[in-house]
Amino acid sequence: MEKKTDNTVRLQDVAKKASVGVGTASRVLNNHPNVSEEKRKRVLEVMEEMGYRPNFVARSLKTKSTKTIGLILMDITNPFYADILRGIQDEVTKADYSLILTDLGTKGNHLPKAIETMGDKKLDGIIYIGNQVDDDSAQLFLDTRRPLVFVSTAVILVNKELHDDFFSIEIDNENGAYEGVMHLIHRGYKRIALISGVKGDQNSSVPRMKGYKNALEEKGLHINPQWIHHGEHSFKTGYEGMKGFLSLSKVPDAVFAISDMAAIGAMKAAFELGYRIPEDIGVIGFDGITHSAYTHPTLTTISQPRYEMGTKAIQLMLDQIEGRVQKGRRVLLDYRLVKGGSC
Amino acid sequence: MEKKTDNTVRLQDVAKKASVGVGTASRVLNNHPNVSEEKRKRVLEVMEEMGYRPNFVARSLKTKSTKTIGLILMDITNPFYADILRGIQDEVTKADYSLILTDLGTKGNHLPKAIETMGDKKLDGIIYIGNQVDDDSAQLFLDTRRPLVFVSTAVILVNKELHDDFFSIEIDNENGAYEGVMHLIHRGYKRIALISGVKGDQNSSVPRMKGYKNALEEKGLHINPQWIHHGEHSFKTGYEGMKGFLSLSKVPDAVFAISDMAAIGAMKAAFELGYRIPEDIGVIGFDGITHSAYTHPTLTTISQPRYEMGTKAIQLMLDQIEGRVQKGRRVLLDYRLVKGGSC
DNA sequence: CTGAAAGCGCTTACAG
DNA sequence: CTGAAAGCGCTTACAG
Repeated sequence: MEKKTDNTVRLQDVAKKASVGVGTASRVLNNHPNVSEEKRKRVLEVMEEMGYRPNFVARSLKTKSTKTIGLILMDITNPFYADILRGIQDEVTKADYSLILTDLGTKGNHLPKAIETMGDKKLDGIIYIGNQVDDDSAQLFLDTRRPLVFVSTAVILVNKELHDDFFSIEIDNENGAYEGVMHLIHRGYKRIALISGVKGDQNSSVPRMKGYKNALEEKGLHINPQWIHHGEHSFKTGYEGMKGFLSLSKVPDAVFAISDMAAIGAMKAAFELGYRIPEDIGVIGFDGITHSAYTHPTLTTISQPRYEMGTKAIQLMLDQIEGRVQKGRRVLLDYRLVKGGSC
Repeated sequence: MEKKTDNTVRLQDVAKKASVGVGTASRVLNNHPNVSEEKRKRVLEVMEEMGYRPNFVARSLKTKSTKTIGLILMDITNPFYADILRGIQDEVTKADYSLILTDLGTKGNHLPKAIETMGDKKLDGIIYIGNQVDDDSAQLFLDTRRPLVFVSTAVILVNKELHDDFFSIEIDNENGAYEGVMHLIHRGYKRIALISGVKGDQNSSVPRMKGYKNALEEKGLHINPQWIHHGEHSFKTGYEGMKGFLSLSKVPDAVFAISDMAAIGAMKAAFELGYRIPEDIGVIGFDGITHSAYTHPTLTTISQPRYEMGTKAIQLMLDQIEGRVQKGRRVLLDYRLVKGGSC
């Protein structure tokens, strides 16, 4: 109790050297008001002199706050997520928190383990960006008994009671898709194919396909099941989807891809087969990643406010941690049609 | 001491209910051998029944191991880093550790703060991927007194004494660049420009430029200062660099970009100005990000083993944490020329 | 094999 | 304003 284990200097050591109680030393460390100027100064000096650094683990055990937020996401390799992460990072840094990241990978396994670990490590909150969350996962999230924020994620619950507990940040995916396809139609395209994500994913595939169909139906255009390709938000999916479309007897004249990654893969496939974009086939993407401005031609896309989604996520998280909000809230941010040269 | 603060169940609660000492409960939790089968079974049952979850913070305070590794990197938005992160993540998950991520952003500020925080939070080790590390940063890293691994990072120290303490993972940047440029030369290009990174960065710019110059000199080709553009590893840098080259009175016939991001930006610029690739101008990149396979034409590039750099980084980290290695080690991984259609 | 006790490094009422 | 003490939830010698 009096001898240091290694050369780590503890608050206790500082207190002794400054001839004050450890409580007083703690008070100056935490900027508590009731400390005499004289002792405060003395303690500060000794801290500086001894190179004292507070032990966060010890503090966390007592205060039950780790100043650390967990982030679980699908695939950091997709710039869409990376951009959101940038927003999260900047805001987290500003608030003096740390970030524990778990990248599930495209397969998305390990989710239960990831949630539990974040609970066990007493993170102050968890942000999730990924596949739709079902009742089982939702329950695991709730079991951690920590503030939660879902970004760009559909929370699909059979048990509606749970709804009130969730905070989420999204855009209006259905209308975004609708607007994108409408744009194609206004440009004169009539045979419009769809490159979607995982089939049935309420997150992006379902609402965006709905927007796609709404637009086509409204304009009386044909919805051809052969012109719908499912996959991931990846180059590969787009590439394969487009190759498939262009090998059909009845070829589409435009493609709406629900991710820019897929749109870029689709463009590649079209070029390889000698098609011109936008003359022979139009392409429109979704997300608005930086990359979309560096294809040739530039990709037209429905841009999501990725960075802002990240900053808002942390703000919503801090609102909860600091007790400024009670029940769940769903924040809807604006998307935006960015016109490029691809359609 | 006997009453629970909230509804969290502690080891103490488990012990009482199972009528054993808390020490015994701890022993079964940690799979220590010397526990009677009977008590072990009883404790396990009670844990299950009460939904006990160990508190990592408390455990960490005692064991001085947080089972958490810190990762500091430059720009998660660059797929090169994201790919390394994937390797790190998979290996970290396998070893049952967590990852605290700090994305510095392209500016790279906050480094001192990031290092200190990771030390204060008692992370078990720190991995750094970023700009070159100078004596000051190196000292901060050492002050944390934790295992360190530097990935794709030049550690430039005036104080050579420090060298032995560092573990790093790199490729041979100079030879990689040399090979890339040689490839251009063999393809018949003679007026070869360079799009580099931050000027003077020992990390990538300096060694890769050296390789570039070595190749040109060996073949007796002219090194034109006007054909060297500095910037970042970004689309924008490549785009601006190429625009600049193509506005010169003496235009290069090929460009070596020291990142794929820049190479892609360069291709975009060339296309916009009506140049054909590879006929009018050849392009070769560096890194081998997935993206390079989805440009049209496909980008020829010097591919780095990104995923493996990540897994190796964690292995080297665990070697240190678990005391299997003593002094620093520099691991050199293989790069590889991936031939596309861009030159 | 097992329980009681000390201790990891802090913070926070509590009594002065 | 201040110090001594208790306690955060674990682990780990220690003595039996």
